[in-house]
Amino acid sequence: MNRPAPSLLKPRKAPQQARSTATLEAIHTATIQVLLREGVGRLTTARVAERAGVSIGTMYQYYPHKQALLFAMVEQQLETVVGFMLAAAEQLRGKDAETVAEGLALAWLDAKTPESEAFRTLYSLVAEFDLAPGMGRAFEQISVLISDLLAADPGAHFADRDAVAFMLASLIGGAVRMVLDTAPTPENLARLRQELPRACRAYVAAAR
Amino acid sequence: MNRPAPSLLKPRKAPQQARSTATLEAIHTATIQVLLREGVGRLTTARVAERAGVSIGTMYQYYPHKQALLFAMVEQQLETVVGFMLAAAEQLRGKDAETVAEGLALAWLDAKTPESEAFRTLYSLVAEFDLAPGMGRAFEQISVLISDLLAADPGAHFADRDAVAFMLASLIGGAVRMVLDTAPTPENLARLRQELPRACRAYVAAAR
DNA sequence: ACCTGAACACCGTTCAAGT
DNA sequence: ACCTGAACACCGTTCAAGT
Repeated sequence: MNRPAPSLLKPRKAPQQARSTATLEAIHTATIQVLLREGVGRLTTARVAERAGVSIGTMYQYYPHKQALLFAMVEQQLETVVGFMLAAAEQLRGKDAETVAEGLALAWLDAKTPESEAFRTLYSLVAEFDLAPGMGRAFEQISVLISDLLAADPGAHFADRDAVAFMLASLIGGAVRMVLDTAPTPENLARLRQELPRACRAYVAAAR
Repeated sequence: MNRPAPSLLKPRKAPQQARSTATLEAIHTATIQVLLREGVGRLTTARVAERAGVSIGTMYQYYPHKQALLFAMVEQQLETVVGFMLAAAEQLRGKDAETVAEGLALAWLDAKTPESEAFRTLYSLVAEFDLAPGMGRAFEQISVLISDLLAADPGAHFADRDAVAFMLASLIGGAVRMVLDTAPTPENLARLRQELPRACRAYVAAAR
């Protein structure tokens, strides 16, 4: 079969010896390099294996298929972004809800804007199938985080705090992704950076 | 070469006879059907050709490669969405800026929510490469449209109306896409429908 | 426990031949 | 002007054999 069931997207096994940890690392690095230097269309198992200095068979010891490799790398990146947001949240805890909204927007921009072109391409490569659950999970984590932060403002009372947190996450994540995906001009990037925090602040002020 | 230059994404020729118009139509329909019934992984030129009742070679008369076919279908869909927004705008012209913002959010939701699963998959399939220009163009059209509508409210004065229009388009387009892409629960869909118009209204009110 | 690479099935694309 | 389909190059994946 050429395309396996989308459900089996997990790595095949974890490395047990130092040797194989290095192998796995080499495969990941090679994937990014091939993607960056040769482009999506030339991102083949053979080329990745060659650049990583391993045989094709070795790749298949760790991942059941190519998509699983790409998927694992995207999930890793999603975790990095969530971690970044958690750290940013620490700085915002206890501030008033409007400032939280504004600060989250800026933190997200900082996390995403410099994100390498390679990862944006990787997202779209796995978007084909099972990205939804992983993205949904990261999204949920961030929504909960926002809801907590909103609750930490003693002066704020929301009719439906979770709905506001969810919407805030959608607005921030969605707008940033939309703008970055359309190959923005510097002018539009500046507009995003100026207007998104304002919009978040206004929404929260109106919702409380 | 297996993957051609991304720049040559145009149809090869326009149909000149009724026969070939029908052929093209059959190819398009077959593409959607295969995608829906068999899944992305089984969307092959051979299968599309078979379902369309033509030979593989015929497909290559109209499109230089498979991606060009998918790309053309996505562009067609983008045009449909832009047309829908233009129609919705007619209903909103002359109303106050807050109502315009709210109405646009609802119109976009109406345009996108029922959009077939097939097209969302198609987007991700071509996202690999040249989607950015086409999306950028559709996005630009909608931004201009919004800017016009905001200008039509005699009571509103914005420091930077184009920036507000751009941000509004980003917020609406981004949030809707983000939520729909994460395989939303009905609860989250309801939250989007309730909160997005509010957020747009609040942003415009704060910006004027 | 980890690695190799020839072999296989399948896919995108071409082009000489047809109507 | 439009269509056909065998032929070709390439790609993902496997598995018997090695260290």
